[in-house]
Amino acid sequence: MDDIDSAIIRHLQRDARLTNRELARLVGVAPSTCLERVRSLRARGVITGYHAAVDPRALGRPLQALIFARLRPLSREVITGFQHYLSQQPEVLSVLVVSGDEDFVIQVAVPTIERLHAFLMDQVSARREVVNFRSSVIYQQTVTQVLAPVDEGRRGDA
Amino acid sequence: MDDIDSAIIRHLQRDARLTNRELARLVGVAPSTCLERVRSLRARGVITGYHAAVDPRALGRPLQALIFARLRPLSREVITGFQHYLSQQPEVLSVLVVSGDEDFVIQVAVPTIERLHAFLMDQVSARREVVNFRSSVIYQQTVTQVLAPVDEGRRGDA
DNA sequence: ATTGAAATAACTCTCAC
DNA sequence: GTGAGAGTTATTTCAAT
Repeated sequence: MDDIDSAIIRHLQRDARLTNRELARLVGVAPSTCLERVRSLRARGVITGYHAAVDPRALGRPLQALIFARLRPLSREVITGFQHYLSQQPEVLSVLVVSGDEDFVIQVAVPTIERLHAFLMDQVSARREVVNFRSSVIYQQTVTQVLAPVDEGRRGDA
Repeated sequence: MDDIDSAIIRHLQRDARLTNRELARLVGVAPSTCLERVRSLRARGVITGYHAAVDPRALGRPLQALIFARLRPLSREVITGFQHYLSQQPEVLSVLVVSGDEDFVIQVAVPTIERLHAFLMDQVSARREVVNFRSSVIYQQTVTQVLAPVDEGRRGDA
């Protein structure tokens, strides 16, 4: 992971359809070198895939929300089962298992507030392992497009 | 947005580097038709971009957390300012402005628990507009790779 | 709106340096 | 890490349906 690898990652996060030629030009190496670098990044698991991003609004899901849920008993089986169940629901964008006041944080995208309520009642509240939950409407969302390697400037490994 | 568009979106979300030929074969239309469809989806803003996904662990950020923050005064200026500030921090993956008990939900990726603590103290707690906050370590995360158009089966628009 | 084919253009990959 | 060449593949256009 040197500066060239970092630059490659940075560019491909912004535009995964860059050709090898173009990418090589952007990072300042020969196409053959660039190809080898990208291959290595894939092989090492630094780059995990290339994905088209779609606008939920264009897909009829203009409303997003977070759902915070507490589960009991909090066993591995219950967690795995609930995760698997959620991943099958079309409304669900992401599922986080977290420490703290809640056990699950679920991000959903739905067409209407009625559909959100229906999801909460029929898909969440109906589950026996969910002892309680709350939800928050998402007003705004900004996602960092480009994730950089840790800069060693800010030390935290004292 | 017919079945062909849906299929195109589905495949490109899984692999944005599919060639037009391959994509056409997968969805069962001629390459020329497929090209036209993809162009239209881009032009209409259904597909917003193509991005390489990178593993935060490979970039030296194995630890992720959510930070829940309450801000005061909750004015447009304060919200915008805090959003902008956060988007400049390399630790930040996404920023959500939400309703409910908290105003901001921030997802971060850091190298160590020490760095998380440092971020909370130096970057969050230090801000005057943050009246209080809490954090949750993320144990597991599953993100839905493919977002489908709303299926009209589950009605919510009564 | 979709198709099929043909022409053009561009890329990927390998190898020797 | 580089550069060039050979081979391959894709993109694009156009006439027809």
